[in-house]
Amino acid sequence: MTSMTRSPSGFSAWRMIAEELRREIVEGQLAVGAKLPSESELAERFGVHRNTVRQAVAALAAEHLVVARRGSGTFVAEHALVVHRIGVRTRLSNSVGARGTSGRLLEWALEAQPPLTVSQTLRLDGRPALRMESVQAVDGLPISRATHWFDPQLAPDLHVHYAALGSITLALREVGMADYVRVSTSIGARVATVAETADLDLPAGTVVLVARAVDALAAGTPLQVGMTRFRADRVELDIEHPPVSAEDVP
Amino acid sequence: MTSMTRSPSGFSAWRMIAEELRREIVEGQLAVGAKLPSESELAERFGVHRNTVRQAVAALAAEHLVVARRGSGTFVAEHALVVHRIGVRTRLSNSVGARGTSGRLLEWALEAQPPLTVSQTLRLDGRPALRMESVQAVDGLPISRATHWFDPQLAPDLHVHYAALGSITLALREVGMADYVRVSTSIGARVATVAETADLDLPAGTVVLVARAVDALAAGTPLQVGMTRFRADRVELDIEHPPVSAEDVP
DNA sequence: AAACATTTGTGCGTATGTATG
DNA sequence: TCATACATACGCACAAATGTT
Repeated sequence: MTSMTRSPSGFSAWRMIAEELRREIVEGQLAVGAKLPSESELAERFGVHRNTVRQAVAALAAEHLVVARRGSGTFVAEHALVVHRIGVRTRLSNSVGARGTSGRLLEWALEAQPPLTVSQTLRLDGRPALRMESVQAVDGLPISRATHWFDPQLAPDLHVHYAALGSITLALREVGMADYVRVSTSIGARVATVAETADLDLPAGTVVLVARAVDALAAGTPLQVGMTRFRADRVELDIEHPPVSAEDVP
Repeated sequence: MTSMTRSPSGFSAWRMIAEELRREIVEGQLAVGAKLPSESELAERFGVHRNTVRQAVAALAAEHLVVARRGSGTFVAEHALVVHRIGVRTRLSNSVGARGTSGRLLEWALEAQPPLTVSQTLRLDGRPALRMESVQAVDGLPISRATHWFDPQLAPDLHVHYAALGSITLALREVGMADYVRVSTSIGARVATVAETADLDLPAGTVVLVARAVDALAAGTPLQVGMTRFRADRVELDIEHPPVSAEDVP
């Protein structure tokens, strides 16, 4: 590890050390229950003062990623890693096994001027879009923040059903469209905005995975455009590859 | 935008403002060629001093994301957004169209004790793994940093061919294995390590997309385990969904 | 051409926060 | 706890380039 001290990077040293330790934890190099090296060892390893290491560890302890026990050491705590499967017919609700997932509608609006890409994909031709803002939680932990756009002609009053049911899939079934598939997904990542850290109750500076997706009805009619931000320190996206179909050369 | 001043978050105000502006640029709200609001306007919007805004803009200018022209304004510069397609038979080399991609071997080793997951997936049974560390560039810009593990029995001297050819696909073809497919991909994100910022020549604190993938021969024999880190400010991962196959209910 | 407002660039001083010893 | 060094943020004045009137 090269020196982490004294860099005009806009990141304080304790922040960088916290991120490095977080990486080792979520990647499994430091397993759940494992003891972290002592503060003195970490201080030497990162080339900083012990106080600086203490601040980094305190930040991780504040988000319950590690637990410090006086006289004994600091240990990696239980931390649910949610794996979200992305495929043609997978939904958040069935992505994490049997655990409890719930969506909560934060806000909805009929947007007269949706983003151009939305308007084009949904073929709105100037008509307004139904926009819904929501937060998804797994086992009570806020996991993702989604923005959905629909054509209100296709799915009228969808926000009412979503607010009641807490699931896009169920809400769509309610209005008679159970059969839709994912047609495109693209994934990026960035640091969370201040608004997102508030909505998801995140520690400042958390990284989010941004998934942009388009779903369509079986007939091919575009149904929804969605942008979901997953907190990257707890969620991993798992790509569903089609089964190996023997032939067809690249 | 809420106040960005005075937060003990480990992130300086100019950093947060820079990230916010970067987000608006890469998400297209600020198009290429568009003029940013003046420093005074931004200062008022973020509730900080103009000098603080200047530091944020200077950071973006240092990575050539914006160009400032005295007396005229600051403008969004050309910035290649690389879209990397992830599918069953897609490789980095054919993911960005006709532009020039090249891989450079940084290091290789016969690793006696590879990570447990690698050893299991490749069915090494205690035998060493061939590990290769590489950097991929598109049009001269370092884009990703990959670590590959192979079974040396399946692909002997692969590192020699990779060093010469600059492509895993070509190197594998050289040793007679042209036909392999992606069997699993999972995607996460985090801030880059110091080592990665060095290898990819990144500004400090850059976010990376981490893709873990397993490839197998058509017969089903696991061929390689790979972990690729893409700089998230320039790369977007595009998931290749199988064509809509009419029936099969979820 | 000339005057003016706008915008970025430069310089310096001061107060506060962060990291070290 | 205290002292020291540096990065950060703010405040202010003015220079230089640009575009408009």
